[in-house]
Amino acid sequence: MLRRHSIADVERDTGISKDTLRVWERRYGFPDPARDEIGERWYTDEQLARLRQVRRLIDRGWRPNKVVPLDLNALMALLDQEPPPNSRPAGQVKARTEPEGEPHPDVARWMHWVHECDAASLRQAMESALLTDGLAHVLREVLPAMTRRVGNAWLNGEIAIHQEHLYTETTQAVLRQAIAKVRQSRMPQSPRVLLTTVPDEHHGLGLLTAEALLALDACDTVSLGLQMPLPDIVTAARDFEVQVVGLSFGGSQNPRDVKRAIQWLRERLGPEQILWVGGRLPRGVVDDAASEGQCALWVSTDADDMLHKVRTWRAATAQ
Amino acid sequence: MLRRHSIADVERDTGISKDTLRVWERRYGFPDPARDEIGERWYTDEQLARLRQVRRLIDRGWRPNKVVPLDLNALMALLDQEPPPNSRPAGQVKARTEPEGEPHPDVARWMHWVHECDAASLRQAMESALLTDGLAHVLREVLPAMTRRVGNAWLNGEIAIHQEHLYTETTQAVLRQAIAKVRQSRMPQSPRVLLTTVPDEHHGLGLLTAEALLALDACDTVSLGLQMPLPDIVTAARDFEVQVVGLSFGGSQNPRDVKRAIQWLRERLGPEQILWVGGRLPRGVVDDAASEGQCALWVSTDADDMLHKVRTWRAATAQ
DNA sequence: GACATATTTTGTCCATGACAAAACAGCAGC
DNA sequence: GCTGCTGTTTTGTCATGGACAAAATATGTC
Repeated sequence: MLRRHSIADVERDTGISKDTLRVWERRYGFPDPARDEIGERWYTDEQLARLRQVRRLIDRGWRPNKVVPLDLNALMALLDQEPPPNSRPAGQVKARTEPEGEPHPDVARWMHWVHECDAASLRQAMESALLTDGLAHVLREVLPAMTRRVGNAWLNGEIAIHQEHLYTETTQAVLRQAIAKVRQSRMPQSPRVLLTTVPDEHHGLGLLTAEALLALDACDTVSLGLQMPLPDIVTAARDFEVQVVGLSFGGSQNPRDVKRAIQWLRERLGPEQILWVGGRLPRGVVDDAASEGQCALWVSTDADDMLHKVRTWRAATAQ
Repeated sequence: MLRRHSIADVERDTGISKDTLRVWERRYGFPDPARDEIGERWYTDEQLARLRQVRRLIDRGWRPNKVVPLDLNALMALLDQEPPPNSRPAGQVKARTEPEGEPHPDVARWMHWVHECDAASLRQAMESALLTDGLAHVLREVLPAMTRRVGNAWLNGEIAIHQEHLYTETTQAVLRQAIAKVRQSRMPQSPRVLLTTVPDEHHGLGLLTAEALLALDACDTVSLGLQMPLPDIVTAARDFEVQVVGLSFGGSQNPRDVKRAIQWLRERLGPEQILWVGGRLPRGVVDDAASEGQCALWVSTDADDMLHKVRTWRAATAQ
């Protein structure tokens, strides 16, 4: 391989902004890229790899201070060692090291095909699970665990990006097929739900899971896919005449931005509308948001809670 | 509305980088944002709207020089007036003002439901077209025209972003369902194709269209979805043991990057593999690429050519 | 232990200068 | 006409070094 990477390349590959890269160089002496004749930075493969590990550790709660100056071996050692150094969580992103603990036999079976890069077998395994255990069971028990498992496997370097994409793509195909089959006429007292995500969100499986669950429960859903600009969400909620706006978060978001987006939307959605957020939310983005004259806010991080919310809504509107 | 926007907001909303925004201010005197007490820029809603129009015109081939200093009325006038000022195309992105010319009655029908924000009717219209005319006909004649129409409608401000997303999402659902139905066992002499896109590509319908066409023709496809980093495409081509790597381009890419990506991949894919590019390619990215010892390059911008390529491959390998 | 306050860390922003790649304009020739 | 070659202008990105607010940590008090 052995290539040189411009600062724009590094920004794209690591998600660390150019400004931050330059300021780290100034403060910590790393990265320390070579310069060409006009003084532009050229990073080596090794520096890029090191920056990727640094990024992972920072995402887990380490401070740049502590990890940027470390060499690759030290970084790997820290990645293996479970505990993040954070003494007090202080409202930080939910700890990334999930419990795991072999939750479902299907997860292991599916992971096998992901490792093998066998798309057809993976799809067949998913479809047979759907037939054996039913869509609801797969959506509640298997899929969330599997998605977490795949995410962690990618963070640990156990699988490559293309294997993660394989999982996402296959799941999407299977879920969409299931949704089409299960779609039924709307129950008389069911909310009409608009489903989408904020910009910068790349994770689409949560949205699809929600759509499938709502379809199972005979709700009317309109999915607009990923990455809807906030003002357009408000407009869309009006144009599609929905009672509920559902947002899915994949966990790769800046907590500050998430909080701000939710706040922004609550201020502009109609008071008779409901904002429903789900997925992997950072802690503390929702509890303190009890402001005046805003639309209601629902938070559901699992399937059972979702369905419960729908039932409550039905009971309330039936009166 | 009446809000103030930071430079980061403007970058996100317009796609114009912070550096560029600052340099435009220096060179053309616009945008001319207010400053707070520490000297940071705060853009008005009006400036943001103006920048959005500027961005559209630049995407159509105007130079910043000519359009950045214009006021909102002048910009709107230019947007209506069809001709881009480009005397000689000079290898620029394929002219955005497509012929149009009422290509298919379905397009008009579907556009009606897009305008109406009626997801269910749009889906039904698509499904009935599939049953009436067959998947192949829809893929060849209707979908490309419709996608162009929707893209232009968005550029012209005729529809909002959420309506464009509605079309994309509905088409995706319908196509995925069709693919699942039509998938059959691979023909003895058929290429195994890996389908994906380069990073920064947001347009996924081209990929799905290709997958459907290949499935119709009894090829074995592995789709990895959007945005695969280039090195991983090479690894994936090896791990999935494919003969062909198919890339779809949506036309929103920088021609230079497209050219570079294709070149980069050709240099690293095996000589026995084939790189197949399709979609809305900028001119001049492929014809001059006849280098030595690289993998073969196929270019197909329409469905008929795609199928022709598959047949040729079959004939060649049958020998 | 919980809470308020001081201190450090950290990312983003600013101004200005520079330069290469891209786009354009002008001009020769078939 | 249109092509291909040249020089000039335009344009986006990168560099430097300083500054500041928000977030995170440390410290002190009850």
